[in-house]
Amino acid sequence: MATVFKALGDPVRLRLLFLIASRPSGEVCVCELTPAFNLSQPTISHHLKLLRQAGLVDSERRGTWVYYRVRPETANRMSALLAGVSGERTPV
Amino acid sequence: MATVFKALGDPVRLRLLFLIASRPSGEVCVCELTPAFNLSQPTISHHLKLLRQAGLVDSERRGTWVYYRVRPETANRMSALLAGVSGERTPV
DNA sequence: GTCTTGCTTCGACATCTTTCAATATTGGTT
DNA sequence: AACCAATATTGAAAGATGTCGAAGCAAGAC
Repeated sequence: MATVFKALGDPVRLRLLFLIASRPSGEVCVCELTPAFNLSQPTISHHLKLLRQAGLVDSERRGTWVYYRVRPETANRMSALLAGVSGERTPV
Repeated sequence: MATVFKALGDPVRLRLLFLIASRPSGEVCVCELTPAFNLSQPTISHHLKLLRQAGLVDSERRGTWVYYRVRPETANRMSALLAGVSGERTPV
């Protein structure tokens, strides 16, 4: 559980997650994610791996490209968890 | 924003937050938190500081004791954020 | 087969985190 | 004042993390 939050606790990974989540298609090719950062491609790959290990995203290879998508269950579970911490007094 | 998630990304701090949140009174004395862990007092103090700096908790000194309480705004903001990532299909 | 492109893994290094013991601070007590 | 109990801060050691370049793996093109 701390693993998931730890995965979220990095600006690059947060941006990656938002980029992936913001797509109407629900998925993004790594080839689109990499140029969005001033970081080497191995670094992006590493961050994506952490997001994947945390259960926040999923990846699928199609031909030469790899596509990432959000796993809503995990995001929802964490969201509910935080809502619980806030005391159930303040409905969103 | 990543700071808040980073603060949540540690098992000790997560437990601390849940301990504080689980109190009906809404607040807990540090003197009750410290013995709940197999860690030194300075370590707990340090973790509480990070939670405070992340805006997740608030502290108030009353006499010799310091009491911590959850700041629901922050927890709610993060909760909503994650709900958004999960695709906006699941209103809380 | 070889080449090229897209992505991942490996190895290394610098930086940040976690933890503790020691010390400082704050407030109550005597 | 001097003293004690509850937290906080400091300084240092061990470990984890972010980053890169180099090397490795797939899959399509030639």
